[in-house]
Amino acid sequence: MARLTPAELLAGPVLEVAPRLLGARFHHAGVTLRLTEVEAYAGPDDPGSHAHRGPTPRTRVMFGPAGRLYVYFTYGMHHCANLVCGPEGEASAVLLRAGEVVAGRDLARERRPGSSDRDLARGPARLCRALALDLAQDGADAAGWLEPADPPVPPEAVATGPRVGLRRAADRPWRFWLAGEPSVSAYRPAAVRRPG
DNA sequence: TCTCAGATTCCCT
DNA sequence: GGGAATCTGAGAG
Repeated sequence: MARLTPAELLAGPVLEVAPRLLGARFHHAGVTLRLTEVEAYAGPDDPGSHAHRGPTPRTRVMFGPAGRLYVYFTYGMHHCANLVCGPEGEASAVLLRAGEVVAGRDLARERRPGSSDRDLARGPARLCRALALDLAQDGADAAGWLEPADPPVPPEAVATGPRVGLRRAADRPWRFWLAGEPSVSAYRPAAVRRPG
């Protein structure tokens, strides 16, 4: 099978794109990651997606063309990054949940002092920190930062399961990760908030 | 292993 | 105005 271009990698239904991103390399700000865990978000029809209620100032990037980076800020201190995929207006995206640092490890360590190598990009907010991604990159064209897996990851190496941290539509098995990878984030169901 | 606080943004009422 | 948010790190047991 011929090697895909980044644009081809991100074309098509999000449930096909997400597993294809596993093993791909993502470069930014001097650090290169090999993606080991992603989650699919399928636009307005997906109650778990930020795009569920239509475009807002925050989510407008998701409704744009494939290949853009959607970065959002949450919990007052964390950033998370998604790759927009599929046709423009569909608002489907893939959340980058975890990766293994394969180049620029010293830089990643500086950005995440005290973390073990395994934890450098283990979790969506940690991944953004290691890659120095924040709101300045929201809407940026990420195709140039992406290098498809070569050779592609075989389907039997991909595991699936429910998405993490969602209250709505949490049962959809749209999380994809490389089986046996130590850099995959631990599964944690959505936190239950107690009254008071 | 489990629980909880943290600090900002966005969106709904 | 208020509650929830695609989470993380620290501290207790």
